[in-house]
Formats: sequence, structure tokens, C-alpha cells
Amino acid sequence: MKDVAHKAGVSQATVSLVLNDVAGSGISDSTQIRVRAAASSLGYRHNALARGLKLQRSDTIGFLSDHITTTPYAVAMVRGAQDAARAAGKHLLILNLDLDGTSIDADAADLAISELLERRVEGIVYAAMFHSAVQVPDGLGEVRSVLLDAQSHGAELPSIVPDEYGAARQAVSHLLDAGHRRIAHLTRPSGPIAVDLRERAYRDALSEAGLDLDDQHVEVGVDTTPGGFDTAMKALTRNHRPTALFCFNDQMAMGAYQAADELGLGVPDDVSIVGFDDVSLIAPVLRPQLTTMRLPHYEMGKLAVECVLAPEWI
Amino acid sequence: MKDVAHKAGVSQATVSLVLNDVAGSGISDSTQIRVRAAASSLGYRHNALARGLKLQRSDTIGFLSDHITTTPYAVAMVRGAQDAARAAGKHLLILNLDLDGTSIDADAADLAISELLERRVEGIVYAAMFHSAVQVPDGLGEVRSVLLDAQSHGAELPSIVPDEYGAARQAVSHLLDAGHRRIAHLTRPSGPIAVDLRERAYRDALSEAGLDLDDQHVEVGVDTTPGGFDTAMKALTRNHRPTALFCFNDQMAMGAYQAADELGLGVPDDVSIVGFDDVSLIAPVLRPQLTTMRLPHYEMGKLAVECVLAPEWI
DNA sequence: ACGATGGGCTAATACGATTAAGTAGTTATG
DNA sequence: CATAACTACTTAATCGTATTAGCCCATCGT
Repeated sequence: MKDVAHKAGVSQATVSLVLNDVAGSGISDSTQIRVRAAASSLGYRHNALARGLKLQRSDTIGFLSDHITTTPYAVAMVRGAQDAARAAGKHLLILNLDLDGTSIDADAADLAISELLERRVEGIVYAAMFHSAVQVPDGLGEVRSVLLDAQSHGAELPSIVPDEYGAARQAVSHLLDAGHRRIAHLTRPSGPIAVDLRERAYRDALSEAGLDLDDQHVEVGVDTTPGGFDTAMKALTRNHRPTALFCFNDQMAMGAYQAADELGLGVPDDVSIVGFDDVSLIAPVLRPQLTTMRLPHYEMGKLAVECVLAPEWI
Repeated sequence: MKDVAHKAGVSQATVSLVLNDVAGSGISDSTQIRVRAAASSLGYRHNALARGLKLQRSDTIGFLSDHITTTPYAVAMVRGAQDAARAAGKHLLILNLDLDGTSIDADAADLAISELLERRVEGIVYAAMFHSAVQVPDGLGEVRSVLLDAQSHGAELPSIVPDEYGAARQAVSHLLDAGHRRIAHLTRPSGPIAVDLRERAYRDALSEAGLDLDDQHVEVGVDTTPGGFDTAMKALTRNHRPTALFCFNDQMAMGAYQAADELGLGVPDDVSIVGFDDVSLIAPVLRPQLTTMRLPHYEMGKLAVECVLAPEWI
């Protein structure tokens, strides 16, 4: 800026006023033109570090995620967050906690948060795999923070979560409306809270429909395609074979398709299958197309950042 | 730092020397302890903005990607880049160019690069979908930059690309070694340079094996699962049905599985199928498991950052 | 003719750190 | 005993910017 000022024959202050379009600073048009010409001929660029130091504002938001990044829908959350940040003229500094696949310890989280705070991020979005109890690292208290797809223990932090229960009920209702009376649930062991919420929704929907729960089966396995295959095999070879399978996710649903095929059962003629998550590589391309529940991950990511940036913060 | 200094009864400079562990600064142990105690009791954190300004160093690397982010392997590249950055004590500032799905124009790229340069990134990794001609934005010349999965026109910038040709030859050789003599190639229209490279590798491999190319067919379609289904149907219903299909990617290969199933053909008894990209949601979970070529995207991302940070830059 | 007004610009300062150079006070050296 | 050398600090300059108070000069009103 000093160089630009020198070249344009004005003071550095004037350059600042011109290049920032400061309203009411009364710089004449001719000077403005001279300054801008000098700036562009010298290839001047603002220095965000200096500006940030002076203005006490980094225009940056931290986005911290645990191993959620490996899941197919994490990308959607990040994109939502990025879009919201950009709309507000901010940038996202994304940190993953499971960088080389090692498990996450509290220290890693604290360290990552420290790094974000040192960069004076204006807020932190902490996207954690939605387990029942999230231990909220201390550092988050030092800056506006929201939890994404997670909930803090005592609700100390605002958190954005999908309506797992509602979505699951909708899925099961869909099957009930289609006339199914024996619906199995293929799921995985507890851990992510979604597991319990979806199973509860399944049970509630069935019992509200007046069905005898003893006749309905929950098969627990691994939440992958091969896991779905195995659990579907188990479910479909029971007496009183279910006519519909409600799967924990699309991967399991894909395995269920394979199991049905193996058993010579047609989908949806012999067995209906409903998935979860709307994984784009799976749901729309299975034959026949898989019915699935999409959770609004993009919107959640967006909302998280909007919440962090909301003017009426707490 | 001033506050810490005051509390510890020393000068601000001393605080800096202590907290940065400056070698040979000869601060007594007792003073060090006093300073650290004061710092932690006040909850002091370094200010990366101020430090960056003073040191002319942002410890940040820009990662710019065009719509590549939506592809399944982009995540791997980002993770590789992030791991390499972290290993060097740097952070990654990730910017996507197709934020809301709108197409990318040169302006968007220039703008994004400007933003990175204003933040004084120490280098830029430009990950572009590998089309034949990448127009390298001017701004990249102002800082260490490398292209990832892309090549500049006149090789003005270092670029990291996978060995598409070699990988494809390996895939086809695999089929030839297994005894196949009629191998079809399911691919997509030109655009990404990988399309042409893989097709050339396919032709070269076949002709070097002494096969008459007239008997071999390239089916062009859409590079998705349904697209793979359609093109596989075409290929598998020709006279002289091919005994093997070499697919442009795993999505198409999945479609080919479906087509084979529809036609009552067994995989791999009646037709062998080879995919590309090793998409984790597809390749390992198809039944039977899909043979596929993994390109080293993680390693490429890592290498890109290491290259940007290499001490012996150009 | 002269104070008032206001347009157009500058000087000075602060943001929070790093670091070269300097300064007491103490100990070693010739 | 004077000087050199070392220890343990401090002073002050600097990084690039934003911003406020103030300055100079031309014009205006009376």
C-alpha cells in the first residue's frame, strides 16, 4: 500500500480509503482513478493477515469433524457449510480429527481447537458422529460454536440434528401404507444415536399400527453391504418371512437386494426394501430403484454456519 | 502477551521468547516458569494473524478444486493433502469452485485465487477435473502452485497425474492373461483426458496381443450405473458376444453386472467385468466382488502438498 | 475583507507479535 | 584493578493495514 501510495502520489491512508470504497471519505474521482491504476499496475493485493489483525476479525470459521468425513453424506454437510460461509464472505478452515485413520482422543480434539482459536476463527462447527454422549471439548466455549449432527450432554451448545425418529417413522409408515404386515428391521449395534432412534421409531410405528411386535424382527449386523446381505439372509429365511425390510442404511439395503436375489425373491414383488441416507451411488441406481430416506445434510451444514454467524448470538 | 508480561513482571519480549522456546535466549528457569504460569492462568493463546504478519508466513496452503469434489475419489485427494499439510505444520484452506452447482467460469477461479492470495497462502494446489486442456489462471503464477489430476497446456506448472494409460493397460492385460479374446470397452464420451488414455491403452493392449481390432468393440454411453447398464446391454447382445467387459469406472461396471444378470449371464463364468477407480461403496461389495483399478488419489493429494512445500522449489 | 464552511487529503496510532540491538549486573581474565 | 565476557533481560523497530483527528485551501456569505 505504501508503494501504491508513492506511485499515485498520495498517502497510504488515501490508498486504503480508496481501495476499500470507504463511504463519505471524500476522495476526488481523479485521485481514485490514479490510485486504482497504481494499485493494479503494481499488482497490489490486500493482505488479509494485516487487515485481520487490525480489524480483529479473521473472516474464517472452523469446521472440525471426527471420522464422519468418511461417510458418504459428510461431503454434503461440508458443501452446505461452505456455501453458507461464502454467502457471508467467510472462509472455512476444515480440520479432520482422524487424519491418518488413527482413533481420536480428546487431546487431538483439544489440539485442533487450539489451532483454530489461534487463528482467531469467528466460530467453530463441530461435526461429530452422532453418538449418544458427546464430550464437548473445553475450547469450544471460547468462541461461538455449534454442534453438527451431534448433541452435547447438557445442551450447553446449540446443536443441529436431523429428525432421525421422524424420518424412520415415515419410512415404516410408507411400508405399512403399502399393506405390509411383517416388516423386519436390519440394523447395526448401538453406538451412533441414530441406531436407537430409528429402531424406536420402527417399534412405535408398528405398535401404533396395532401389530404384534413378537411377529416382527430386528436383525442386528454390520452396517455395510455384506453385513446387509447376511442380516437379510437371516431375516428372509425365518418362518413367517417378512414381506418388507427396513434397512439402517443404503449399504445394508444393497446387501438385502443381493440376498433377495440369491434366494430367488423379487423386489418388490416378494419383498419390499427401504433404505436410509439416499447414497447417490446406490439408491437411484439399484434395479429396481431403492426407496430411501434422505436426511437434509446439506441444509444442516448450511444451517450450522448460519447459526454460528447469526447476529443474535446468545 | 502484554497482559501476561505484566502479570509475570517481565517485558512482553520476554514472554515471546519464553513461549516460543527461543533457543539461546538465556531466560532463567524461574522466569520461564513464572511466564508460563501467567500465560496459562490468563488463558493466553498465540495470535496467528499477528505472528503471520510479522513473519510473513501464513502456514496455510490453498486447495482449489473444480467440481471434482463430487466424485468419490476427491475425498481421498483432500485427505492426502491434509495429511501432508499437517505433517508440515500447515493448514489447508479448501475452496470449491462449483459451490452451488453452477458451472465454473474463469472469473470464479480468478476470484477464488485472489482470495487465497490475499490470505497469503504459501502455495496453491489446483485440483481440476483432468480435461485435455486446462486453462491455468494467471494468479497461480504468483505463488508456488501445482496442478493435481490435471496438466497445464505448456507444462508451465508442475502437475501430478495418475498413470491412466498404464493402469488401463494393466487392467486389459489382466483380462488377456485370463484367456479372453473378445473384450469390449464400455466408456463415455471424450472430455476428461482419462477417457482417451484408457481407450488408447485398451486398443494398444489388444493390438499388441495380436488381436484383430475389428472384432473388439468400444461402446460409448453415460458414465453412470444406468449408463453402464445400457452400454453393457448393447455390448452383450452383439453377435460374437464379448467374454469380458472393461469399464470406464465402477459405476458403469455395476451397471454391467445388472445387465449381465438381466441377460441371465453369470459373472465371471459367462462374462468377466473389470472396473476402474475402486469406489468403496461398489467394488468390494458387488457379488462377486468387482475387479477394479485403484488410482493413488490419496498419495497424489499428499504428493501435491509435499511438492508445494518442497524446499527446492524451481 | 474576513470568519465560516466544507472538500480533499495526510499524519499518527494501534492491532499483537518477532527479533536485532542494547543495557545493567555479575563473573572471569590478564 | 580495569577490562572483557557472559547472563538475563529490556527497548524499540517492524510487519501491512484501518481509522480518526486535524490540516490546508478554496469558496461562500455578509
